[in-house]
Amino acid sequence: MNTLKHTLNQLVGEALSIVCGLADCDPNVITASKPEFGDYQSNGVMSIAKKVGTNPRQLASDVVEKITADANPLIAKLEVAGPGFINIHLSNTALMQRASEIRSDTQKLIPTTNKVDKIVVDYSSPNLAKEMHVGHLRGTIIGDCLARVLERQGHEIIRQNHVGDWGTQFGMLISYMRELRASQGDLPTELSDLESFYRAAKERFDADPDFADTARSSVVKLQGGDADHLVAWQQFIDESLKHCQALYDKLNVTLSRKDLKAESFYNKDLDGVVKKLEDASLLSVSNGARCVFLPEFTGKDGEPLPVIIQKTDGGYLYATTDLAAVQFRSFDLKVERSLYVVDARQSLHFQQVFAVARKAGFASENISLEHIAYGTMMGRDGRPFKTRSGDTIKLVDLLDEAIRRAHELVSQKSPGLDEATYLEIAEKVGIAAVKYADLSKNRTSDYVFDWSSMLSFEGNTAPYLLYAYARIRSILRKQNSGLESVQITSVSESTERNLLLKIMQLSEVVDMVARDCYPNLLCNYLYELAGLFMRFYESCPILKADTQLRDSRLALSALTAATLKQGLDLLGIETLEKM
RNA sequence: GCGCCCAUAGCUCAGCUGGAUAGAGUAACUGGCUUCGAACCAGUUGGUCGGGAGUUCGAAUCUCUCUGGGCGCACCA
Repeated sequence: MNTLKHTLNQLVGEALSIVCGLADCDPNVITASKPEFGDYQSNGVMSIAKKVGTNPRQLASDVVEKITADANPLIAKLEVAGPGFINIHLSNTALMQRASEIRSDTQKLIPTTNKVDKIVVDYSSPNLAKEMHVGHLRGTIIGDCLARVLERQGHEIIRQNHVGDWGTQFGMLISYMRELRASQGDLPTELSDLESFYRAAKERFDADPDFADTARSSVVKLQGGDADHLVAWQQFIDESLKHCQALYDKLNVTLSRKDLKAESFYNKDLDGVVKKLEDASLLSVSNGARCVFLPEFTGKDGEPLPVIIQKTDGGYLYATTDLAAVQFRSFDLKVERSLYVVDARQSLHFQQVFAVARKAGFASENISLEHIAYGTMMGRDGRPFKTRSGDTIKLVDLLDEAIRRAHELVSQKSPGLDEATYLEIAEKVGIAAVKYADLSKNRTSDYVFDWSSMLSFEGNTAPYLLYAYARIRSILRKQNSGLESVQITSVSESTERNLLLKIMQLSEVVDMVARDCYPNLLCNYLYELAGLFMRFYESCPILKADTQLRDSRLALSALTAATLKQGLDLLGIETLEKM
């Protein structure tokens, strides 16, 4: 089943083409900007009229006449308005017809795609040297949402967690670990707090030149494959991954160990990357480093800007690894799209990597490489969190605080439940609030981290959506016999009709999110959906209505619940029966 | 210096490929629980869409320019 928007675009587009004589006219049908304009509006007539040199209102009314003559059952009424808009009013019967199809199988709320793509979604990708902080939240949940959305559409999704496990810091960490292990046995207990472990190692590194030397030689030994160092490294990585996994589980993020493709995974390919660049005559030596210079990139003072492939000391850099990753995704995984959900500050890096990859043949021609950039989460001072000075907030602390506040609230709002229930509700509500606070913002803008907005439970927040869902479930529990076969037979109240139309539009929003990768569109949609339900709930008695009307409203409520649940699931937010 | 991103109500933010009178939340004030869950609903107040110019039937949206922020620009990732 096509979306309403898609169907209308086809319908109006064909009529428009016939009437004006131009092939493939875009009628530009969008949801109506105001209720008095109907359900949808076509904005495309004016520009087409301009193109063919006719009066836009005349053209619009010709189109209306043409469509009316064909008597499409979906359309109740068409009107020409303003300078040449066509306002589209849908037929109630058709809406209810569609609704009953979906009622029989709510999976139809989001139709599966007829062109299945294989898609890599690269997200989260923390540096394993340190513990995840609040700045890691965005990429992790935006990426997870996109993966869920695309997967739900039927695409074949390959999640890739490109964790940093191979940088210079690991020499320092391993050295420190070996030092502690010598004095206190196998796994140092300090490792349980990665953050302070890192800080202690760093202090040691800065304070003691001998230690710094040991650390530097550790890197060389590690990368040279020294068995003892590899063991220590592996232990450290395992420990760090446990921290990450605990957070993913807590956040209800779908990443697991099998999605790991660490930096170190590409080690074996790096020599080949250099070789390939050499063969393509793209490599040149500058100040001792091997670089690729592309004319379209210049740096300070108009100097050509290099992509450094190999350092003077022979070490590789992240551009090298990223090229290997492009190659792996393009030729081994053979994907159509590769999404990089990474901080916007790395835009230039990705532009360069993508350009080099195209030029040198690391990317096949048909792969779409997309940097899904997101804005930086700033500290109170309006500047990005400084990871080096460590004045960040741990992600786990944010989540715990959210859960604590949710617990306080739920025990106050819903007295009489047992402690285990409170804990379950608090966990889900708290985590949902944090995720939604971030997902509901346009991903491209920077924003200042703020406890109160992150942990708000009122207004446009996850608890509002969860509350709407819980309300519906509460009603359905009171009247739960044989609802499956009950259909929506009334949309005569405007709140009923608005709600039903909104439900039909989930798939349109999902299409947009899949195409443009903006999860906040889905948040906006769900908030509006929940709002429409709240209004319907206030103005239309459900359980007290006469039998037929009651059943229709129960069916509408049940369909709303299904829509909310599926939408929230795409955001990675779990629903609750009670809260 | 060059490049990318941003500037919308007191605060936090939406605004879909340019569409009709720019919307929410929050804060403030008012009203609504003996009636399906008040984490809710209804209402009031709140705007020169940073300034200016241009493109056109139409601009918060596109172009230019100025101002003010953020970020990036050689061996960290």
